[in-house]
Amino acid sequence: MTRKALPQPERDEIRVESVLQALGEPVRLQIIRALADAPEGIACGEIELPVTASTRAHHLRILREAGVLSTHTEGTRRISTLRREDLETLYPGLLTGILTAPR
Amino acid sequence: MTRKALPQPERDEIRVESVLQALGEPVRLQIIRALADAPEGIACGEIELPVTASTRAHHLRILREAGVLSTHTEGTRRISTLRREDLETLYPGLLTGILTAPR
DNA sequence: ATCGTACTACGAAGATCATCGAACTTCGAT
DNA sequence: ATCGAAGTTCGATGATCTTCGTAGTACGAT
Repeated sequence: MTRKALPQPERDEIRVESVLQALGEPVRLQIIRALADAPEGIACGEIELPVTASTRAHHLRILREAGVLSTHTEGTRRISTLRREDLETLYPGLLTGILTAPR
Repeated sequence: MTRKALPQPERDEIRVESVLQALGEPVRLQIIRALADAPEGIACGEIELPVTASTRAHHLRILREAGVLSTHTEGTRRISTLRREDLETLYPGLLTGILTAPR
């Protein structure tokens, strides 16, 4: 089984604007919440979303390129995880603030 | 001198999506940072921004309607303040996370 | 080698958004 | 009562974004 990480920004390349813009979209926020409940990561397809597969891929790419999540391949599947540590270092409290919000 | 508050959402009407969407725009983020440095509030016109007055008004409206800031009139001027307490209660850490970010 | 699965890339369509100028309102000062 | 300053609203324009279907890639299993 092959294992490869997808390109993503280094910690010091992450910009607040991009992160906030990435998080400020309902579908993407849903993805983040799903990821927060699964520290070991989730395959994209396993997240229940009201959009097609291609739209889902689009959102995951935006989140990854913003530096919010990390993705690596495992066979044909792509496992995503929240970049908790990086985000907590850059913007302490931001993630918790969002996740503790009333849904 | 007349003093009147402009309409804004109650604390329990504030939605995370709207807040994040409001914050995820460079000009608006700039406004937030200016407001964070002025606890007593700022008049819109005093904030240095790379946009015209009407665009500025547009952004301030979005921030107010999202529940991020409060605005009241003071004569012909409009003073805005961050809704720190409400935001901290709803999303503890979010604001600090954003404000401590490297610019 | 072929097939199915998981996912991505591309191009198009429609929606939403930022931006502006012009016209208008409101208030304080002359 | 008139003027100027501060700020808003409106309508238009161009940019950006979400969404989708289709076509394609990569991989594991048969």
